[in-house]
Amino acid sequence: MTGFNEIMELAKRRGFFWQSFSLYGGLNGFYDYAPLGSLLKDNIISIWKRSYMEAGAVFIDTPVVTPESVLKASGHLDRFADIASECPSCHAKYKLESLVEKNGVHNPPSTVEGFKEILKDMEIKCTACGTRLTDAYEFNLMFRVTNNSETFNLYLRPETAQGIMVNFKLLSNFYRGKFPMAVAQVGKSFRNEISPRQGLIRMREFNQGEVEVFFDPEHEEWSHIPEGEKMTLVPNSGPEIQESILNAFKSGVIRNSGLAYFVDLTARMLARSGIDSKRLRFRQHRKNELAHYSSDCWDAEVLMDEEWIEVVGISDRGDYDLRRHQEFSGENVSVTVDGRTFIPRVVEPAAGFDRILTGVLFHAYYTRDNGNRVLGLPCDVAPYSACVLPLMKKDGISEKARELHVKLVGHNQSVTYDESGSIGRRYARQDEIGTPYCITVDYQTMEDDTVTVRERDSTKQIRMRIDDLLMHDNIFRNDGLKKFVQSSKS
RNA sequence: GCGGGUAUAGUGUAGUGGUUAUCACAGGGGCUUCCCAAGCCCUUAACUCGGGUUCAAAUCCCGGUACCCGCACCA
Repeated sequence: MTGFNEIMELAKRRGFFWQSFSLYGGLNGFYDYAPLGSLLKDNIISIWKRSYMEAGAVFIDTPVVTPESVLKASGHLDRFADIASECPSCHAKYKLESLVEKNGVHNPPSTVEGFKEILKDMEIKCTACGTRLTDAYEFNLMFRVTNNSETFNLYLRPETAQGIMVNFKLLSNFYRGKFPMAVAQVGKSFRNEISPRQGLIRMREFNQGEVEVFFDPEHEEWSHIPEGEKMTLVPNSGPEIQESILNAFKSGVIRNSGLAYFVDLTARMLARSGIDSKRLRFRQHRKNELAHYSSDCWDAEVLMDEEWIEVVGISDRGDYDLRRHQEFSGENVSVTVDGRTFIPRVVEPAAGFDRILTGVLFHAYYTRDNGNRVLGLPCDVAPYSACVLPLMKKDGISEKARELHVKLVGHNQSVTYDESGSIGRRYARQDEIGTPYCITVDYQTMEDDTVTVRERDSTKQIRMRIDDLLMHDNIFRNDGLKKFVQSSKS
């Protein structure tokens, strides 16, 4: 089993990602995407976009900096702030809400004052050392932006979703009032995690892709749910099952067709990105772990280093956000369709790209019998589709190879070039960064304009005409060439 | 945040008070008409940061920062 350290070491050594600001000692919870990681991330985002485009999604881009009023309405200002207490003797810190519930309080208060009352009336003790807790304070998980304005407070957004919610009316016009309407956004979000860990898994600044799907509440059904492959589902009411999405919906395991459709679409998106479906499951939230805006939620979880990590959350947000924005802004956000006036309901698939990328690396990584490391990335996501290699540097072979490299890049391919070291060493280098094809220019090329094309996973080679490689812009980006080389005799 | 541990080239490491700071891999240059990290020659590159003790600190002490393991947290 591939360990976390192995992936982190490879990521740093080969230039996928590394800790930010390490020159100055580093900053906890922040990572840089290095040259290869930034290509890989773009490719994963591109697959994500194309996948949800299937469901008719349109894409927008809204600010990271968000006024307090929006977050007040969305509930983040209140619910995102934990009320905590610190033990006066051993300095252990507690989230008071859960501690107080354990002590038999069924409706914990929502204010600092409320908790102070409880601490005064009840004897709540530090579970570590037994000292009585007395003080309560607020710990906000959002980053406050300091600015010169006295008139309103600004925060960095804790999710990209609100940028879509607050634009609902404008978007609905753009979408010509049709439902369901899917609007998506990719961007950075920020959460002031108490203890960020595990590399890209829990960062303070992270890459999100959220799709808000707005439904007419009287026609919440998604028009078509595909039969689908069997997948692992973990409902909150019973044991894990293997079921196709259509059957899971028909049998009521997944309650509404919008959720069902997007669970399936998300599974396909992850598979295209390189997540192994045997190490993917969908788990339904228990009632007590639902977010404040959510009434039902299925998480896509990916197995990494023997731990299930949430990479996408598909949440039923109902009309919570729009209703709250209507209430707090005073603007009417309802729409009228066929004479009916309503506030739409929302299903939201929310992806964490940094986590998906980490899972993709985990699942792609393997070692050959000779100990060489390989990233078996899908052709669609590999940072480079191909590498052009001159067999020798002399006799004009380098020049010929450079020329081919430029031509391939001109055909919109992500192709690199390497003439340093022995040919075997260069193949191994490309294997380790997941490049699916190596194109070698040799003496025969000088005579007949053919090259060898080596496929990463089989290490097989075929000879092809340069003209054929240049015929289609996407020749390296699908599995056709891969299967062709693998099935060859050489 | 708490408790414990750790911090030396790009990576993995040796180094218990005085070393030109060890070794391997990786990297760069060269030789070999060279197709799977071969070989040979040359070469770049490090003591986490700030204080202190000492004639002398990578080494001992204090603090910061970061990482790892547990606990807590993860809306």
